[in-house]
Amino acid sequence: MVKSTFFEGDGMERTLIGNLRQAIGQKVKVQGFLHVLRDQKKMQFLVLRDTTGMVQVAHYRPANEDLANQISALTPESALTIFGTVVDNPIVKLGGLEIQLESLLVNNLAEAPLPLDPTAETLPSIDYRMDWRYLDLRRRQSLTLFQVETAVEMAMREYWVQNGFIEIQSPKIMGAPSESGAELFEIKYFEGKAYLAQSPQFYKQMAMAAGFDRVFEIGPVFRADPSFTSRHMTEFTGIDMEMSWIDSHDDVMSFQERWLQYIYKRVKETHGEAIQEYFGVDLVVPEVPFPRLTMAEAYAILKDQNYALPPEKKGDIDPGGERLLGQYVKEKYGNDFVFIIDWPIAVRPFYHMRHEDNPGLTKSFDLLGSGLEITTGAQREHRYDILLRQAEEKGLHAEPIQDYLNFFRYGCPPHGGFGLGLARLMMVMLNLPNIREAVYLFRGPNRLTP
RNA sequence: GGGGGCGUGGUGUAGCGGUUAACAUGCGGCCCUGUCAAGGCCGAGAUCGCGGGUUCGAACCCCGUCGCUCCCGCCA
Repeated sequence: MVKSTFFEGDGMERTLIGNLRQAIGQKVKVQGFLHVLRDQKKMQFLVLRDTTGMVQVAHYRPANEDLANQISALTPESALTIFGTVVDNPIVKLGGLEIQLESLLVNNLAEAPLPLDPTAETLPSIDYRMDWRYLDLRRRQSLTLFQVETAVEMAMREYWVQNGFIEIQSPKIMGAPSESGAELFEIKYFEGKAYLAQSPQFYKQMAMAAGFDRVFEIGPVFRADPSFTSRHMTEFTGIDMEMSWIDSHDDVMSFQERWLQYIYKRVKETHGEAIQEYFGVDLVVPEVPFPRLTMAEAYAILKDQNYALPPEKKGDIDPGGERLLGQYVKEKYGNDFVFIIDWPIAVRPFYHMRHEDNPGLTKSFDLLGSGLEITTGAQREHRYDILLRQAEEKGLHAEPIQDYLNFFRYGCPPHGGFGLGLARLMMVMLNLPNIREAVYLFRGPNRLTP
């Protein structure tokens, strides 16, 4: 980094705006974006913004005409370094303090006008915001979202590590599809071809065969579904975990609900106020256990509410039905979350274990958050013969998945796990209408830039 | 893949058969002894996505097309 050696005050340590209260009376160096400029005849006010807050910087024009002219030439959202003295001033609405400006360094003058104004009250359309995402992300709400997401991931890891989990990183380039049905992105791979992983499913199960007991992974997954909705992406961050020595899928669910409760608890502690301020959401730590509804019960409720399920969808629930169930559970149990359990084999993959006493049903579950599907989980079938038979029943040939099937030939504990969409969890947590807002950069059928 | 909706100054909207196409915000200029989502005045900026049609006349009606968006399917 090139430094101006003759610039007054350079070499000082940066003070974050959030810490200025402790620096009253001191000379400080503050760096950030120019939020607004009020350039008056005698007085000039700059509001500077960094990730910790905003502060007013004042300059009395006649005190330094050169500096005054420099200020007048500034444009909103320019990147600035300012030097000045922090003074307590109860009249200032922004934090009751201000900085008396002494000198100013323009690190990067923003062009005017801005294509997207991060300080504006009205929001451009979602697509336009994606075009200018780096300016859109300067909005305080966006910053908060990613601070919350960081806390979410940290809390996840804390809970996993406390419970003996090992983190894995499975490959995203695969020679064969990991699950049938879902659409795969095919890529050129030297002379042949390969696929982008649409799930770490097989690899996290391999860790069970490897004796890892409990594993988790946070990583990208790819789906070549041309879905045009507010909750689908072609690339997203998958949260996956798998645990051994379970008795049934109920062990997985009871782990997940306590894990989620811990996440909410930690996030509320650290970001509850910011979430209230910038999202208008009073974060509620969910009670455990979450309500559980069997598919049969869910159907009965929907029927009772006069919800018309599409006739051809025997054994599944459509998004409208999920939203209604979410409302129902919220009203009846006061919980935003609900497990829908015991799904018919017709709508579940071959590796889901089936109930001994009812082979038409799987030991599986979905988790709905505010009526949005955020998780699918199950106990897996770990017995080779049965797994092979179930694959064949689903019309799958053993050959392409033989590597996977082999995991279960040399000693493999009973196990289960789940996958959760990180961005969907953020939608539920912060009450967001669109998944595009919940991710750093959105990837969809029509969006590959920036 | 199927269906619905929407494309009007930079942005967000109003107008929905005859308007100098309106408003907000932003931008530029001037004014204002401390402002604080500042305020006041002035100004620039839109052939109303594109193509065709109906009509004396189209931003407005019709057809096509492109783009975006939402819903369904599929899922996380």
